[in-house]
Amino acid sequence: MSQTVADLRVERKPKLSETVVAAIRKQLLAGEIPPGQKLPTEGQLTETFGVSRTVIREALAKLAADGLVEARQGAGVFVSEHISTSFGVLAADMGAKDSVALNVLEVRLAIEIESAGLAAIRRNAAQEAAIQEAFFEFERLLLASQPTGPADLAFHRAIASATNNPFYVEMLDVLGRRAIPCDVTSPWSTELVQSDEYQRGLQREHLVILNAISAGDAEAAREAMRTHLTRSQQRYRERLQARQAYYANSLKAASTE
Amino acid sequence: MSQTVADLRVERKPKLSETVVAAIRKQLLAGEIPPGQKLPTEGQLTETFGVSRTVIREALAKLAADGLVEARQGAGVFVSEHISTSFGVLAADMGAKDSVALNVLEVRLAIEIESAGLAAIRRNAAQEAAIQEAFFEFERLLLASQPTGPADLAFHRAIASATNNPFYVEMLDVLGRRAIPCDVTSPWSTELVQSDEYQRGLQREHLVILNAISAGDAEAAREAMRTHLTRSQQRYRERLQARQAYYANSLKAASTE
DNA sequence: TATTATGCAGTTGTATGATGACTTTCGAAT
DNA sequence: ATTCGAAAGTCATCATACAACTGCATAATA
Repeated sequence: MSQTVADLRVERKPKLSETVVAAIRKQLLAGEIPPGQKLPTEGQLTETFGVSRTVIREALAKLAADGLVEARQGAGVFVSEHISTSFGVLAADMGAKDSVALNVLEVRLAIEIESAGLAAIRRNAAQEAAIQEAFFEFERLLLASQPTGPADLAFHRAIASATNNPFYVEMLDVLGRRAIPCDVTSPWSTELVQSDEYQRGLQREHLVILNAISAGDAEAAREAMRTHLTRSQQRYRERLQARQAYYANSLKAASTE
Repeated sequence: MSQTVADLRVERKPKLSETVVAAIRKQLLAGEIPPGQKLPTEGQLTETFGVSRTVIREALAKLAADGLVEARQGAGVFVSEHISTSFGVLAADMGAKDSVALNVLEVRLAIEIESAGLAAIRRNAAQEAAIQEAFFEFERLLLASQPTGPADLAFHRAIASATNNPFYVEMLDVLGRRAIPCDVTSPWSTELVQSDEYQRGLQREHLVILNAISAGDAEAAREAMRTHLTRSQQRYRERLQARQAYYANSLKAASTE
């Protein structure tokens, strides 16, 4: 019964290796050890962090799994060359779950880009109309100052449907269920970034996609969808950082009391 | 002078844990252990794989990092609830019908195109080497007049792996199993279209992809992969028609007897 | 009887020491 | 100067032990 309500909130005790991973990752991303350079040996890290080699090895294995470092037997552990562009940068200091969510989101990106291209080629009149309808519904909700999330989702879904390949829709549903649909439905951001200008931007991007599909230009449709989703990804990442900062602050506030 | 061409012979011995990861991942994606269920204990896995607990733990850590399993101290290691097993069942009940297979193949196309682009940006040295290795293995098998299917699959898999997004690999595994790997492994076509010239063509397309990825050119990599898979799709369609024609003939022959 | 407390067996987390395999370095022999 | 080989450094793996935690059965209690 050492469990208080506060304890229930989150949290199981973090494994030591996770702590070490966070510390090393932070240093790597700060560029304290340039790419291609060798990290301290496991023995040195053992002393530095005051934990066993077991923990150090587990931490290094995780970093290697993320592509941040590479271990060469007999030589040492080296900083990976591509970390500046690595996805690990985006997933920097967030928990494993957020990182997973970002990865899923990325797969969704692949699905949607291609479906936009196919929709441009294969859509029939009714399907094109459905996409337009979702577009205008978004517009209506926006003017009425109502939540636009559902319309946004419907827009993307209509496009997937217009590929005439039912699996695209299924994939979208399956992926969307776990990884925060697209733009404005995550619970902790509803009040923060729902600015009019923000949603206007979304709608402008939607329009470009819609036009490309209507024109039957697959290449343009893919490109438009790519920029749209890439930006969404960026927005999502920024929100994660904002949340992280929020928690950090509340933590600091709590500790200064 | 340290690096000669011969040195590029990349054949670094795979770590034991990697082997174990592959084996367990395969089982998980096949759905042999349903989500939420407990895996065998580390001790049991130690016996079944004949390696030390260190290796097993490292493998489990990697799987946990990929979000496939979750370890709870004192309880055990459990299969994650929200795995792509939904894809598993998705892909399970199809495969019967060819039209369905074609649709799945199309989804796979979307996945692979994007992963080629990401691989061009994010691959590290070891991953690039793995792709090259698969490429040369294809070459070797081709010259030896042996089946090139496995090498072809390995090539595509190495690319997915180089995205550093484990979900791409999972998707490929799940989709690839049911829906005709890539080009020449479907059972009813082995003798038909294995012409040398045919496979030379494949290899040429592979080379373009490989070069683009090595050059770090995402756009070119996507384009190369798109043409490769589109042509494969086309080849597959032709083979379907050929088979159809064959059956039609044998049917007619049977009826006239 | 119903409920709580206790203890035990099973499992994961961490620590430690030893050995094998591989890489790099440097000095000796040619 | 070049080649070869020994040795040190480092990661990979193994084996063992203990600590921390969980789930469950059993005992103690009201």
